[in-house]
Amino acid sequence: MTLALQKGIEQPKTVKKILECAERLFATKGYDAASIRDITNEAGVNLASIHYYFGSKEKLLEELLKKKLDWLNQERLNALLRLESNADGAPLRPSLILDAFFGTLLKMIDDKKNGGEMFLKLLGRSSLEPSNLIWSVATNQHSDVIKKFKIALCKSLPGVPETEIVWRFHFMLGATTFAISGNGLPALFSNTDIKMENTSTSQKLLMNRLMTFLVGGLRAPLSKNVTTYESSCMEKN
Amino acid sequence: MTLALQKGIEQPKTVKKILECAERLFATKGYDAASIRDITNEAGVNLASIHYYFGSKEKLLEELLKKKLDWLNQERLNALLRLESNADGAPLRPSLILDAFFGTLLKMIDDKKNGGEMFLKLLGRSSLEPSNLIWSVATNQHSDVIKKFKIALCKSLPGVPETEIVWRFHFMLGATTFAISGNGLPALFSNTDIKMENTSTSQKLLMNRLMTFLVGGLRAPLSKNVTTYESSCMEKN
DNA sequence: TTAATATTCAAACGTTCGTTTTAAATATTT
DNA sequence: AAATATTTAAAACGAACGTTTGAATATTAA
Repeated sequence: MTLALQKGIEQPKTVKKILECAERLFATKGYDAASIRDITNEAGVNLASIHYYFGSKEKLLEELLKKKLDWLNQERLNALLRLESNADGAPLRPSLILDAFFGTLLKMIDDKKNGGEMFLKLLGRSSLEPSNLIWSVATNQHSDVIKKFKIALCKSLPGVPETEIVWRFHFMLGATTFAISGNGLPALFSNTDIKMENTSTSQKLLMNRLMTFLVGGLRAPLSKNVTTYESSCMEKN
Repeated sequence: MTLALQKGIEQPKTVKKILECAERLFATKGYDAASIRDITNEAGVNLASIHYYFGSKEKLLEELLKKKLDWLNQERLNALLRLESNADGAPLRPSLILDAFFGTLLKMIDDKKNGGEMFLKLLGRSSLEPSNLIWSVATNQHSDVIKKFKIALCKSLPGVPETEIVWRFHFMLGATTFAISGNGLPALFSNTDIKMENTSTSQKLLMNRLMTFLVGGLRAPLSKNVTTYESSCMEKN
C-alpha cells in the first residue's frame, strides 16, 4: 500500500493537489504525454512528491482510477439496488437499468468541483489504451457490480441470450465512451447547421439522446437477418 | 510532400516495411510507446530511414492514416453509390446504409495480408487520442463522403431531425470503435460461460451483432421521454 | 526542549527518445 | 569510366523522461 493511501482520509494537501492535476493532465494530454514534471509544476509541489506518495507514475494513475471507479460503481450499485427494492422482485425495465449504469456515469459531467468531466475523459481514453489498466482494475474490483447489472438485464430481457446481452453491453460502453470523451461532436459534421447548445442544457440533451440510442440498440429485435449485400450468416446458438 | 509519396507506386521495399511495422506497433503499443527504434528494428531498416522517407515520426503516422483512410472511404463511397444506383432515387433502408459505412470498415478485419486488423485497432485508439489527428484528416479529406452518408440517412429516416441523426452517427462510431479495437470481449465478463468463437466465424457473428445493435439505436423512436428516476428534460427543437 | 519521524526540496542519475550529421556504399546517369 | 544521385550505415546530439538520493525543514512524541 502506498503512502498516499495509508494516510487515509486526512491526506496532506500535496496528495490532493497531485491527484487533481494528474487527473486533468492525464485526461487532456494522455498518460504518456503528461509528464510528472507537468503535474508537479501545476500542482505547485516538488518533483519527487509523486514518488514519495505514490511510488511511481503508473501507481499514481492506478490509484486515481481505482478511487474514482470505486466511487462510481458504488453509486451504480446503489442506484440498481434502489430500483430493485422498489420493484419487489419484478424485472426492471431496461431503460431504468441503463439509467442506473450509464446515467450515473454521465451525471459526473456536472460534478465540476470533483473533476468529474476530466475523469470521464480519462476514463474514455484509458478504455482503449494498450495497458489495459482500466479493465484489470474493473475486473479485480468491480466485477460483482457488473455481474449484478448483467443479471438484471437478463431478467429484464427474457428471450435474449446472455451472450447477446453481454455484447450489447459492450457496444453500449463504446457509444457512451465516445459520447463523453469525444471532442464533443467532431468538426467532421461542422458544415451543418447544428448549433452547439450551452453546456448546462446540452448535457441533459446529450444524456437524453444517448439513452434513447442505447435503449434502441439494447432492445433491437434479435437478428434473424440483418440485410447486407453479402448475405449475413445466421447465429447458431 | 514527403519523399515516400514522391516515389509513387514503385516504392522501395524499405518504405513498405516501415509502413507495415509502424502500423502494427502503433496499433499494439500506441503511438507514444512505439519508438522509431522499435519500428526500424522490426522492419530491418536503418534508424534514419523514417526521417529520410517521411520527415518525422508524426508525418509517418499521418501518411499511414491518410493512405488507409483514403482507401476506406473510397470503398464506402463506392458501396453507397452502388446502393443508390440500384434504388433509383428511392430512400435506402437504414440498415443498407449502415452496412455500406460500418460493414465496409468491419470487413477490413479479414484483410490480414494488408494488416486490416492492425489498422482497425490503430483507428480506434487514434479516435480518442488528444492529438485529434484522425479527425483532422477525416475533416480535411473525407468530409464529402461523410456528408453523402448523412444525406442518405436523412432521406432514409424522414421525420428524424438531422441533429439527431448526426448524434446517433457519433454514437454508432463509438460502438463500432469499441467493437473492433476493444480487446475482444473484456475479461470483465469472463466469469460467464461465454465461449469465444473462432476468429473466422466470430467476425461474421460480431458484424451481425453490431449491425443489429446499430440499426436498433439508429431507429430508436424519438425520445419524448426516456424514463429516468430524475425526470429527463424534453427536447425543444 | 529534545529526540524521532515525516515531509519537502534541489540536484543529479541513467535511459530513452526523436532527430541530425557524417561518411561509406550502392545505384543511376553522363 | 567518371560523375552524380540515391540509399544505407553508424555514431552522436540535445532534450525530456521517470527515478533516486541526501540533506534541509517541518511536524510530532517524549
